[in-house]
Amino acid sequence: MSHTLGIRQAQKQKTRQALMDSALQLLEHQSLSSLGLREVTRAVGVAPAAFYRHFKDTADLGVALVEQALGSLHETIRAAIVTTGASDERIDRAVELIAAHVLAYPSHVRFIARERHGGVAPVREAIGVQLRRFADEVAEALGADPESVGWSSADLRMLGGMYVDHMVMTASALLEGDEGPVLATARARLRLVTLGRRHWLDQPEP
Amino acid sequence: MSHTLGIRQAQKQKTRQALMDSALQLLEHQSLSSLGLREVTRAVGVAPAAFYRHFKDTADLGVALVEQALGSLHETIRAAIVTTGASDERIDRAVELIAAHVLAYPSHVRFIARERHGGVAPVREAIGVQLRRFADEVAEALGADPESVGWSSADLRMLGGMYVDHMVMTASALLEGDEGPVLATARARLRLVTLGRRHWLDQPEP
DNA sequence: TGTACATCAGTGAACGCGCGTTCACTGATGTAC
DNA sequence: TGTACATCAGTGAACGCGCGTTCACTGATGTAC
Repeated sequence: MSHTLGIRQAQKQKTRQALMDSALQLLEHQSLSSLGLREVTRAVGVAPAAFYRHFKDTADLGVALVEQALGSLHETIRAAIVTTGASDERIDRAVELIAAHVLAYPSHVRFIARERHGGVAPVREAIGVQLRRFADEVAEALGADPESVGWSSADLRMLGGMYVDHMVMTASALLEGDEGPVLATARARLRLVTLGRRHWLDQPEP
Repeated sequence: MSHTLGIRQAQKQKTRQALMDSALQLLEHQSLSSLGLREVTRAVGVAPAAFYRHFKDTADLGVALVEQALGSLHETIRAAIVTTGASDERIDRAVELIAAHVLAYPSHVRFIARERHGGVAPVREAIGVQLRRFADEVAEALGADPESVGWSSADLRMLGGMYVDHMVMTASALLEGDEGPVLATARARLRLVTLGRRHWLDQPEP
């Protein structure tokens, strides 16, 4: 059974999404902690008071943006996880996926990079929770790889976090720098990590 | 010949430093882009207009804070560079230096982590320029190491950037998480990078 | 050392402005019968 | 299908408040002689 939203609900969703879209655009040149509620409603073309029908305050809107932005990143991460092939090919493919993600959702990437350590606690915490989940997810996928025999779960978690952090850093670097050099560095870093991974168990840990 | 500041100059420096100190404190719970000039002068106990004797605006103050915060980090990086010993010992020592730095200058670390991707362009750029310089400096030191024979300067630069980024990430992670696990992960990550470095030239690059 | 003038860090009052929040409202949409 | 009432997303006016910036000022410090 398909569920059709009523006209009223549909319109409300539309306004809510417009508020989020406008906010994301305004956040290109400022931080969430300085984003004004009136600024957002003005950009959408609704009365300031309408904001309260959707969000408690701008921090609340920020948390909603985190869900949206990390939802799209989650898809990209899952796509990177399921790639197969030689390690060089997997590296190339992963970096391509990141580049495509930044091209498709630049404002999402900027928002996450900016607010990850930003001044709005609930938003910062929401980002932290989700990125830790992504790291766990990557760690779990790595654990299923034959190359990970003998790895402790703590070490897999460390490696997963490394990949996720690398992904976020590369994505945000792409927003500021030229694509060519940034991607070359990203590939080299991934190669370095891959080499380290391959030799991780060469000598037993103390 | 020693140079003594006049009373007037000394007092001016003192007020300037007080403005910077208060700003840094206020920035613990917000971003620079939402920091108010009146807020800062109120915390110091001077008239709002006095602010203009020292800074053009809060962005200008932010740039001054970058110099101060990255000055202290620069010292820690130089200390990490000159350590000697087996790689495990160097890793332990580097992580200890980071932990000590965060303990000594938590607000500097928070400021850099927050504004590195923050909403104030001149500040973001000042941080970027300096961190790139640090990466070059680390790359140069790595180049002088016998283990780096055969490395291209681009790859050394990549590795230097990796260490600097790792340092900043670890420092900011220490502000939020428990020291024990954060340091353990930081050490593991450094070990992984060190292993990758050791095997970087195992098979020639294409 | 003393005097007369210049400098300038910090003052305090004033300004216009946009902010977040509240409130009673309107009118389209939804629901019950 | 039609009617009567309920819901509720969005309105528009109002509020008090703190903001950044300006300005002529003051009085301690600095300088020239």
